[in-house]
Amino acid sequence: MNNESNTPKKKRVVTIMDVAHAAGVSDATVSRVLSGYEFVRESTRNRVMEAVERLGYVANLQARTLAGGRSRIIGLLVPNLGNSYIGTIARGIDQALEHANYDLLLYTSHRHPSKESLYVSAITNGLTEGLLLIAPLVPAAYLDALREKNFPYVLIDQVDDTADSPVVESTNWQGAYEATRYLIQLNHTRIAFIKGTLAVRSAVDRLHGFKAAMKDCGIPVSEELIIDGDFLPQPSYESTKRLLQSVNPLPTAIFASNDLSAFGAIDAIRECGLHIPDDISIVGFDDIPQASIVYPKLTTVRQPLEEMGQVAVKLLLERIEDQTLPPQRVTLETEFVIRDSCGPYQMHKGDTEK
Amino acid sequence: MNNESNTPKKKRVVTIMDVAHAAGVSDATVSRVLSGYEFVRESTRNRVMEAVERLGYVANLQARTLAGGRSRIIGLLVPNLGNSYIGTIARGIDQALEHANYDLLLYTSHRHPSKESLYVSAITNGLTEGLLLIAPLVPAAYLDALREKNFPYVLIDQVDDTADSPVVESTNWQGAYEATRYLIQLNHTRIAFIKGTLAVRSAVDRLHGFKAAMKDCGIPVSEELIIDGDFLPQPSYESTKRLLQSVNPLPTAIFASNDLSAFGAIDAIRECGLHIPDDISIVGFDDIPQASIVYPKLTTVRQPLEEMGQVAVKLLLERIEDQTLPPQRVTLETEFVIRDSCGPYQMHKGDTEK
DNA sequence: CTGAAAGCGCTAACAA
DNA sequence: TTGTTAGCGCTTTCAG
Repeated sequence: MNNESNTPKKKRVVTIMDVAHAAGVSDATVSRVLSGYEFVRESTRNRVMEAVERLGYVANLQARTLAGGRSRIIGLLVPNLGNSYIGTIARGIDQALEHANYDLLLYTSHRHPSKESLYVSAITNGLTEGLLLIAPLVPAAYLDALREKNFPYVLIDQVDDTADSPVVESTNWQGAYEATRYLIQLNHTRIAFIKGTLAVRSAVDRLHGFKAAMKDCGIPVSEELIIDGDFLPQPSYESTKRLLQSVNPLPTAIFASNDLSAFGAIDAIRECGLHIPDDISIVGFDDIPQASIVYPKLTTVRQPLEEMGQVAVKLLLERIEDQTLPPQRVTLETEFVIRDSCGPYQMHKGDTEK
Repeated sequence: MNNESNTPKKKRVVTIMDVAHAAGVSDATVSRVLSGYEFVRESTRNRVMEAVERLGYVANLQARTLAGGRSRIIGLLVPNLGNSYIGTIARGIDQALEHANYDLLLYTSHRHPSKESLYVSAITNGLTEGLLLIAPLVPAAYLDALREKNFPYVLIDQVDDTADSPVVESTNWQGAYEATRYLIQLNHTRIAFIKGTLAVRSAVDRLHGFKAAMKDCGIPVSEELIIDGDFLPQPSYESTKRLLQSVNPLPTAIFASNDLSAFGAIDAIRECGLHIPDDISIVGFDDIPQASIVYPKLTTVRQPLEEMGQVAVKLLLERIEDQTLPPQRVTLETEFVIRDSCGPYQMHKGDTEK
């Protein structure tokens, strides 16, 4: 109407009152029927349901929530969008939520980089019944605020070192250990390691698993072969390139802290004119969908990403039901997936002289 | 308290009343300050803001929305999660939304496969101010319901043939045309085409673009080389495999309707012992992040996915402000990205006899 | 400029 | 079993 204050036109919708009217009962009764209250006469219930159908009534969430009902929305806080690590977890979450008939409100943590606790307040006092947080770099302040408010939340693939938080993770240490042993079994001894973001516990665990395997096999780990990757392709590419150009003899295998890093490394390896797995073997971590699409297909430590999402939802829903539950920690098994990016180490023709 | 009815504990939060109290004004005044109403005495405004700060007040969205305010939430309906085509668009959306200070409520359309219009009602009468729909296979019923309610929405990478909908798309026809010409220029004449989901307009446009290029160059397109792919790796893999095993002579190039299909085809090609691009060239469509990670890096038609998301948000926000806007259609340019998956056609040693 | 009052649509005691 | 009565927290007239 008036293009000065552009308020969206108020849309009239069927309310619970309309239904009550049509069914000849009070609004409270309609509410009872809708919320599955058991002491309603069968005939009344039928009349109400019939009216609901006929009018195409759909509940108004905000009114319901405001009045003390439940929003059936849970929040998902992710560091960013568009990578399939998060996408895969999200898919698991989505499935479980669909099952439980919840909707998903998505938050990206790169927002509101300042005033974090305010941001959390906005989330928690909002329409969200609980919060799922995926992985890397959730500021501790978030968690404190959450805990303080006694707001239901669950961390995915990230443990909280400062306090007990409900967590869903996988066997990072063991996964890294096993993968390293595999490489060693293939006769590799000069194994490089691309670190993840060490502020994240999983990154540390993977590094430790790697070192432990080396140690158990009596192989010294040379620090010059441990390089940065930050869980990202680009930094991994750069570190790897630098490594391959500077160190001698070259590593014969590389263990990347996640698949994304492995992809970066693969690029660098190729640019140096080396072949995978003939000249150099590589293993990743995560088994994101791309891992089986790249060439050669990546040997990697599989995290059950989708399942982690599902379990997290289960945990969260339990906590919403009973907010006094002690923080649980669920650790799922990783699985070593052998594909085509690793081969046995053997002297090459050129090796003796290089 | 009582573990019979597990209602989440009611959380007391600071309300607008608390702030009003602390500032010694009425709740209405606080509301005015918060909503940026201009006729408030400077000193009053300051007192209110100070109280807001001090109490850590955060508005309650549902109350605000219910009372006629705006939720600052927009819905995003996607066919599914976890593939980077959608992820990349979503990233663009997220960026634009952050800018505009909106949050995102995510819906996956595989839900509620029945009672679609009810589902739409739930979305539209809910807390969502507008709706963004990504790509393939949005049932027409959705769109009708949306239009009927005069609810702001924008389609991304999907046009609505039955009626005018606001749309953000890219130059599918031209992109396919150009890519095909490129292949032809490389001396390919036996070019296979992997179709997308033909229920989607972009799939049809790409097919037409391909055919047009062939025609313009006087090359007959043989229908046996046009196979199904459904925009997915698996079906594309199967079709391609079948094709390579049955047809003679083999195609020397394949144009896949999207990158995902190309990946499936690549697998099939490799399993048949053929090399890319030596034996067979391949080009994709979309340029999702994986396209530059696979080996060989995929030559493809780039859709500005992220930008499409951003533009869609812009359009939607405009429509929310002014619901009388006629449906616009924004068509962004595709860009042909030459990488490593195509080579010139030339007689191979074996060619004469096979 | 600011307060009072009336809801937004729904749920939750409390009676009846 | 069902209706009545209060709000939930906020926005928005309508009077001052």
